[in-house]
Amino acid sequence: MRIATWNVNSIRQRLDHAVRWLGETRPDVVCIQEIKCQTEAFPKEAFEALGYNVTVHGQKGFNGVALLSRLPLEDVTHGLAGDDGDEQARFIEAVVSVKSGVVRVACIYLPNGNPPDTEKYPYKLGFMERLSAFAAERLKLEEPLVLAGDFNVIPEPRDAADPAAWTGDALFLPRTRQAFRSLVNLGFTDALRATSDAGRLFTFWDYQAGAWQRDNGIRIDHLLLSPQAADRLIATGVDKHVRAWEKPSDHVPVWADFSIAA
DNA sequence: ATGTCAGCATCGTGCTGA
Repeated sequence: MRIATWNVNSIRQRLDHAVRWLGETRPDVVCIQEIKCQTEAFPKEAFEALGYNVTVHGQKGFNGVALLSRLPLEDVTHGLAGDDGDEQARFIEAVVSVKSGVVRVACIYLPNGNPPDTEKYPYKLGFMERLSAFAAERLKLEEPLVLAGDFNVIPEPRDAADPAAWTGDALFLPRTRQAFRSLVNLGFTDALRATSDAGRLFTFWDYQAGAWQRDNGIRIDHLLLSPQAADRLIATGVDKHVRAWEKPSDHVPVWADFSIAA
């Protein structure tokens, strides 16, 4: 079973890329972030035609997430618990049934948090706290669980081509990285780091200043695995070639393969 | 430090968010 995550930066602008990429890699479950449209405007049929079940949590203009799965999506929840006043569409949780039991997946678009001296940064930290509370509860189930998405967190200096350039940025502030470590330390495995010692393992390159051409990237799209998922992890990959397609997203797909039979 | 992109309100272009 392959589980992937991709921040597409507008699904309507990226539909051709999404269809092309799905045809190439045939993932079983896909977490999509930044669809930038309302639920009704999501091109659901294009994915259903490729054999996917689809659930969408959209909003007008910004944010928005979707979850695709070849197997039926069960127990779908839109929105992260812990703040009834949170209007931003950034979270979907669902379960798929497999031969060995279930696999639980959460699709996450964590807030960017910049600039840090505004209300945006406490919102980010609050979201991370709510995510940790959610994760701690779900770990008690002792299921294969994958938290996948755009975390907007650069975990360590080696996750940036030029870490000094990110000093003071909400993606790299010590407080941000501490909150990310607290989440991981609940018992999660960072799938990419568990399977690769490669340097320059980036998932995002800014549109500006020739960041892609200079390989001035960062690693902010992650798959965090519960122990039961980590024990079945076989391999991971970053579909970097997608960033070279015409009119690309600034993020590329990241995936993990598991020895779990559908 | 920097050379961008997308959606929106509104119909040419500035604002927001990333």
